[in-house]
Amino acid sequence: MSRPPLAREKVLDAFERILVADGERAATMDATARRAGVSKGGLLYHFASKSALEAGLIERLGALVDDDIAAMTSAEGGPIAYFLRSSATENDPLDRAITAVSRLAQGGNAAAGGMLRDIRDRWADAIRPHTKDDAALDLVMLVADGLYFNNALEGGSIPGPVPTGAAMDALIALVETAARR
Amino acid sequence: MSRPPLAREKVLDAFERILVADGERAATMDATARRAGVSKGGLLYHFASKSALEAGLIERLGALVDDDIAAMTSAEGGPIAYFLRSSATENDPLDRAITAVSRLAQGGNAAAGGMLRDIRDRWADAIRPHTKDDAALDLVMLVADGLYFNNALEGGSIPGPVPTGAAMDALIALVETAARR
DNA sequence: GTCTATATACAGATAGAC
DNA sequence: GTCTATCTGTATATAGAC
Repeated sequence: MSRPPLAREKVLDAFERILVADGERAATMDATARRAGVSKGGLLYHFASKSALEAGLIERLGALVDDDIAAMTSAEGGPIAYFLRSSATENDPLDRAITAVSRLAQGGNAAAGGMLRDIRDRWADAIRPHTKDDAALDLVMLVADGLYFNNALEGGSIPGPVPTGAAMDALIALVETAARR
Repeated sequence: MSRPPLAREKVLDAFERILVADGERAATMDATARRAGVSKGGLLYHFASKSALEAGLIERLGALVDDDIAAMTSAEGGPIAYFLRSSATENDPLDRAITAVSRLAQGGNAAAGGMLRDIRDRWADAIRPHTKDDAALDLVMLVADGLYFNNALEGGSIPGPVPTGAAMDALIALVETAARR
């Protein structure tokens, strides 16, 4: 547990990046091994099957979310602003992990779907005390989902319709006025 | 143009349903033919290649959106309420088409990504006149994206976190108060 | 722990009968 | 217009050398 082998992490990184950039279909064992700089046999030493590789990615996401919930709870501008801003962030480890696991969920991986639902529940639990009622909580969660979704759709290629800079500040102000307790 | 052959539509329906339910990877020519009740050869008469099949689905989505924009513009409770409610609808033809084309976009189909961006622009154009400023428009669009995203993630299986009934009414009231011109 | 070589299955696509 | 049969490439996985 304490320090996972380097090659293992390299393989997970490669698998994750391919899933995010090119989708489920492109994320083969072969492509993952090539991207990670190991042979197929080498990969299969660390992950004995495709589903073991997927399980490894899902498990790593769980650990990243633990850290994020902690950061959100003690964020400077409050959890709502932290949550919205981080939902619009791309290409940080957490964001990539969520997008990658979403791809697995869409491909029918039940554990991936379960993990995503669990994550959303934990975020909602952290936000709930700061909103005035259920509709306000829905509003915050859905705007965050919308921000994330637009990022994920672009895949990081095209500058998308997600507000940045002053537009993001204005959006956060609007949401907080409508939702904050 | 006037009346596309029945078998063609049956094939597109089958392809779409597999994409939505089981993802990009499961949506093979073989599986599509089987689901549509034709042979692989029969499918290939209507769509000479996989990319022709994908193009057919994308084109059909474009036609559905034309109708939706028209309905939204003349909707009873106003475009914002119509737009939010329809974003939370699952399993109507438009919703399924969007989800299916999203899967193609995630797999790297550029035309699919372009169509989705175009659709979002057209929706924004229809909503813009009814919102007070840019942040308000962002808010409406992102809540709609969030609603859609949650539907798409579930894949229609599990009763998701999308508000329904009175909770949906409350959400719409909250968004309209914050955003409406 | 990492490699090469190989077995098995299935993907997309072609040819040509009916 | 729809079918069967078949070619070719590639995906997952196994075996075993180093």
